[in-house]
Amino acid sequence: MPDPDPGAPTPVPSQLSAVLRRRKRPDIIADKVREMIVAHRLAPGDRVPSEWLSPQSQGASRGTLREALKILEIQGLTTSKTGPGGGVFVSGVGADEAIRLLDNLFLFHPPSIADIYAIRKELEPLLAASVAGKLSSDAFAALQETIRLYEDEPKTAEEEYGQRLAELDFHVELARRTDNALLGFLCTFLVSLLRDMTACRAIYREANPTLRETGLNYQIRLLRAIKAGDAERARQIMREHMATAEAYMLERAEVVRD
Amino acid sequence: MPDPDPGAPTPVPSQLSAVLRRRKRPDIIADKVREMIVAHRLAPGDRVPSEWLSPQSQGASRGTLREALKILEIQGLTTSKTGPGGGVFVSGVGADEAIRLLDNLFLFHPPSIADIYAIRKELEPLLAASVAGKLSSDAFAALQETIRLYEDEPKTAEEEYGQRLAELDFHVELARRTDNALLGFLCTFLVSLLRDMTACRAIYREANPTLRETGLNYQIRLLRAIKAGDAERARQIMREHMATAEAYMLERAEVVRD
DNA sequence: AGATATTTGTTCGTATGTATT
DNA sequence: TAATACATACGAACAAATATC
Repeated sequence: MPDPDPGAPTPVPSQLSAVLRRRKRPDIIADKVREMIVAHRLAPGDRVPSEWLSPQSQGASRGTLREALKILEIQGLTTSKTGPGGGVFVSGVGADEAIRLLDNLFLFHPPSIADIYAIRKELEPLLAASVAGKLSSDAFAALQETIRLYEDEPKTAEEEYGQRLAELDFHVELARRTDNALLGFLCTFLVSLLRDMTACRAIYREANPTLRETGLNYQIRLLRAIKAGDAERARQIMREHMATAEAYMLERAEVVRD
Repeated sequence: MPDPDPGAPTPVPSQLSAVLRRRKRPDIIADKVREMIVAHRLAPGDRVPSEWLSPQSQGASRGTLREALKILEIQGLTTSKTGPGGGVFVSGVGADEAIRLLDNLFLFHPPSIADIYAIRKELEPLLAASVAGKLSSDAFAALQETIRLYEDEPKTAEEEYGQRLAELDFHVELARRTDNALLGFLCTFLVSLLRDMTACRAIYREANPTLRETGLNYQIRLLRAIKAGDAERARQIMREHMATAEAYMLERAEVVRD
């Protein structure tokens, strides 16, 4: 199937006028390659046949193909390795990379704390319920480890801030364990929004012993419920946790704004 | 500007995860330009100074700069225009573009119908409540128009399929109108997952007059509640709508699998 | 309307870097 | 260490698009 016309230098495809309207050549090629990848059932780790990205088979120059490759790479679908046996490989897309792609979305109109918590109040309880009774022992170990990072009273503002991030990590850790990967991704995304929000960073720097205490309390109770496999109780605890956290964040946001 | 925020003790405390991939030159340049854009408070529509992408200022060739530009463009942060007065411009990232970036995320491990509906059951009612009493008259016109597309009995399988997509569009239209842009984005994303799922496509092709009838019924009642500004009723109607839709999809998925 | 200037888009040839054997 | 296979980077030239005169 490669090389239908070796003599011609750059045989411009006849479909050129049809599709080239707004979308540019590299985009089209990238889509074509992506379709080939799914059509051939290539899995992460598999090598992408170099013919698919060769000037002969696509009728485009190396530079253009390189841009097409760049698109796939940025979208996280492929990685390239140098050296012999190197080339282009399919790579599974991790949640973290995907979230980075969304960074630009709310760059100019960031969601409010209220917006984020309105959604977290719905999804985090669902998350808690979804993992109830389903966590392995090393999952518990990881969660306990995260909690340990903030079970001591913080001494400095830096420690305060670090502990708040660790509290968020608790939720990320939970999200990592759910069977519902989609739910896990969304919850992680919401946490990363909070983490990056400047308004939150200001709030997180403030000392608040009571909030830390109650938060710790919630999470310990939550772990107990999860271990017991009591989905409804886990859901309810998380619901309360979110409600108090939201109330606090909104109240502080009011104050910090001034 | 490698020194953006002198007041902050921890500029970027915990990167979400260690990125394993070696950062290449275009990636670095792209990041630098992105930082410049936010540091200079450039808004969508503003022109990106050409110096920022000139070989002289970055010490890279035009090809490399072009790749960096490609990255920003793929991420949806910029668009380019040719001609005099043209150049690179900051562009707000639309929800649709952002969703396309996520296409690859669940390419190899697509979420199940159950996973998606578990989340939709939480978020769509929230969406319905959030727009109650807040829709303009032309928002209603658009929603009515969408409903009109499936108020007649479908004649062919194609029509059947088209109507199902229109039903999904109803939710997208709703998502477009909420004040909570984050919620709108997530709901749109979930719909697009359903739309692209092959399992769903198979189900959508089946004729099911009763489901269409009840769905239509729900959406008319929903519009009434929204117009009346009754958030709780809107939430409840959507809750029921999602529950029945989920039940149907899960049941059909069982059958279609065989 | 048409020529022109400006800016992005595409291509080729070549050189360099890097990891494997 | 050397040979290799592959990605990455550079620069010059050309093509296409588009606003202005």
